[in-house]
Amino acid sequence: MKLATWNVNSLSVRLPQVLEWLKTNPVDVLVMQEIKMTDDKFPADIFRSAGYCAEWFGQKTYNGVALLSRTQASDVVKNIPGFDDDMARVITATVNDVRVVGAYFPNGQAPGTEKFEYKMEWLKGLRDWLKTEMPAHPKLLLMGDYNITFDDADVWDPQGMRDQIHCTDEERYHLNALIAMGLTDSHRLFAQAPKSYSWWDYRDFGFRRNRGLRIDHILVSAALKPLVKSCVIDTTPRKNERPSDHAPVVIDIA
DNA sequence: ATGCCTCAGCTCCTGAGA
Repeated sequence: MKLATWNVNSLSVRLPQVLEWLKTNPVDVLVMQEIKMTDDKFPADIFRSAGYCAEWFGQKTYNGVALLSRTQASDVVKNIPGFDDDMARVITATVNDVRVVGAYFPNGQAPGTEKFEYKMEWLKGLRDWLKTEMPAHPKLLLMGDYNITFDDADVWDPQGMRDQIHCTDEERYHLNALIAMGLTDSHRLFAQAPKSYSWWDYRDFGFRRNRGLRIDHILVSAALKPLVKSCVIDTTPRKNERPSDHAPVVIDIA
């Protein structure tokens, strides 16, 4: 079973690229973030024609998430139960007995801002919910745009970005707390090329110079960990005309 | 350099992203 996550940065703009990518990469599940459209605009019919069922949770201008699957998803949950949020950031569903959580973690802007505080509260809310969701669904993936790096290896300029957004100890505390709950970073289960990133700034030829961050992650539960066959960041779509700033991450599970 | 791109919208500038 192959699953992927991709922050598409506007599904309206990226729809042709998503369809093209799915043709070459016929994954069983694709979770998308930042679809940036209201529910009535979601192109469910087009995905249906491409062979995918869809669940979506949209929002105007910002945020918005969706989950595509070859087979019908069930038990769909939108956002984090128990955590009040007016932003559409999480969509969860069961596909082939696997619980898939697709999430767009808050950006946080900068330490010391209200948005950073919201990011911290959101991360706590996510964890509180997972405390019950994980035991209820032993086979679980938490995948999406985390907007947090694990360590220096995920950062093109660790010195320059020290204590900056995506790289602060506070954010990494919450990321490591997810690991402490029994989740595993599937990317690090395998030998990966050095300087493997999933996001590159549009400005200053970020991609061409490989000035990036690894902030899109696929974490797996203990029951899934031994079944993971590979985890790959696909930089191909970043080479398109008008690309998303993020690349898809793909996991293969036995 | 409170910028550099890109996207959406109360659209020809601004806020937000990361």
